[in-house]
Amino acid sequence: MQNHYLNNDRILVALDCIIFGFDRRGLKLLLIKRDFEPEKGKWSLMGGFLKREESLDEAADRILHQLTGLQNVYLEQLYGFGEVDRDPVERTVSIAYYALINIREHDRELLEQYGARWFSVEDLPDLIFDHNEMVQAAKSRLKYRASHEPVGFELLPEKFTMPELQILYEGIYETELDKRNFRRRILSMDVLKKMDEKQKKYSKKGAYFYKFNKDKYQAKINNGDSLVFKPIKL
Amino acid sequence: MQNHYLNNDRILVALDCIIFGFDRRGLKLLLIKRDFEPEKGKWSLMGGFLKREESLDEAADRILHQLTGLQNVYLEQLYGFGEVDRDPVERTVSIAYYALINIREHDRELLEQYGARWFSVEDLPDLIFDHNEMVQAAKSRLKYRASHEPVGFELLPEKFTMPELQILYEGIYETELDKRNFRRRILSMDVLKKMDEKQKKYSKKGAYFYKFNKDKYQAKINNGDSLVFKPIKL
DNA sequence: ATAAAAAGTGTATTTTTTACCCTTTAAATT
DNA sequence: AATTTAAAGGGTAAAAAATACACTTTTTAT
Repeated sequence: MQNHYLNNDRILVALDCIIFGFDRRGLKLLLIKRDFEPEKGKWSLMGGFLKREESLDEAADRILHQLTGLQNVYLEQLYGFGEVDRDPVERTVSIAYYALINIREHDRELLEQYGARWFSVEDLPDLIFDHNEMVQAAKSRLKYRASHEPVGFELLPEKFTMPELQILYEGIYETELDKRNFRRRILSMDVLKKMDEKQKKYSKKGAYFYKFNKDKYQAKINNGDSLVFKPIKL
Repeated sequence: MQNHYLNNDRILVALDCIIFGFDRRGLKLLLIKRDFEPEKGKWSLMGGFLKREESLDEAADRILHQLTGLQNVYLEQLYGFGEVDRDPVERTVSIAYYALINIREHDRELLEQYGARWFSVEDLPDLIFDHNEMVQAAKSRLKYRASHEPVGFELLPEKFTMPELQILYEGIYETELDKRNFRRRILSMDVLKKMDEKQKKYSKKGAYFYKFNKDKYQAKINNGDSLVFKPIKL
């Protein structure tokens, strides 16, 4: 009992990233085709191993950057997965992170290099190891987070329309929402700025663009207001 | 790039337990006086290292058992703490767990052996490393969990009174609650069974005992009911 | 007999949530 | 030029949930 650190096991610490994106059809997940054994050829989350000289957050950042070319995006630790046999090669503990990215901004070339593809969250392939479980956990964390904080905007371009925002929330909550109630509720929080410009690409009438006013949101939070982004049942 | 596992760092994985208890004066935390360097003599969470042949959950169980003698108690993974310098001796990732235990049932001898003491959560000493941060995270997780699931009863003996339950929720939410609204809300969930017996120890009139009916609760959940244990503002 | 200390109880008001459909706009088609 | 079409946009009433609030009951101790 001299040195309490000495006789303990050193273990591989992995990081796996659940990467969410959104296009106006729904919520998406970025997966890669694993190109080494075991489970070569199967779909998998983007992952890597923790290095001795980096923190968990830094490692997750690095791994996300490797695949998407993106940095400084929303990234939150999800859960530590630690079943003894979760990786058949060697005892590995994996800390899962999930990321919210603007789907239009990632590096398409990198994606091809890694054999990556976007999948609709409603129609995912079977994944390696415990990655299915990780995705489930990420989906439910995202629901929780989105109902308390304005993380939805991380998935959208700077300018977005109400119909787009609604489709996003419907994707996150896996439920349909009433248009009028949704608009009222979102607008009543008074953190969106309506632009003069309209998006004419997707409808004849065109939908007004909005921007999220982060400063105003922060001011309200600092003021003690508790803004809730809960969905509204249809 | 032959073996993707080979050239990675193996790292110490620690587990730290935030152990909550409750007596009718408020919410408590179990801390131990660290008896080895570094930081010998300072207060600390109960911790230990992950062994190669056990899962994270199993390790947390083991460590909790070491200190309290308890097994099969409520134990939930909280967060992975992974700053490079969090432990000055060696790079260590710590997965924090929090436990909810019935304060009357733990092994007092073990506690003495470890130099452990119960502290009121409102009046905690400064802890080693990042343990203060862990405690903060546990407090806020407990708030969340208690407002969605009946975890409060894990902290109480089988039979408890309304005033006790209210004090417990007030401790968890760090707010005062209105007696009438609290009772109405809790009873309206229809998962408590009122006993004929009264607790006469703490008041002249005596308060009726209640039991949590876990089966009835499960039946409701399976039925799709969403019972919420949210507090009521005063 | 009386005082003291905590348990127990009901109602009215306000706020929040929900349900529900017709009009507007402008591009595309005839 | 008139008509069709497809999506955007807007308001109200009813129901449900949350809140504020104060006196009575019970029993032990004096």
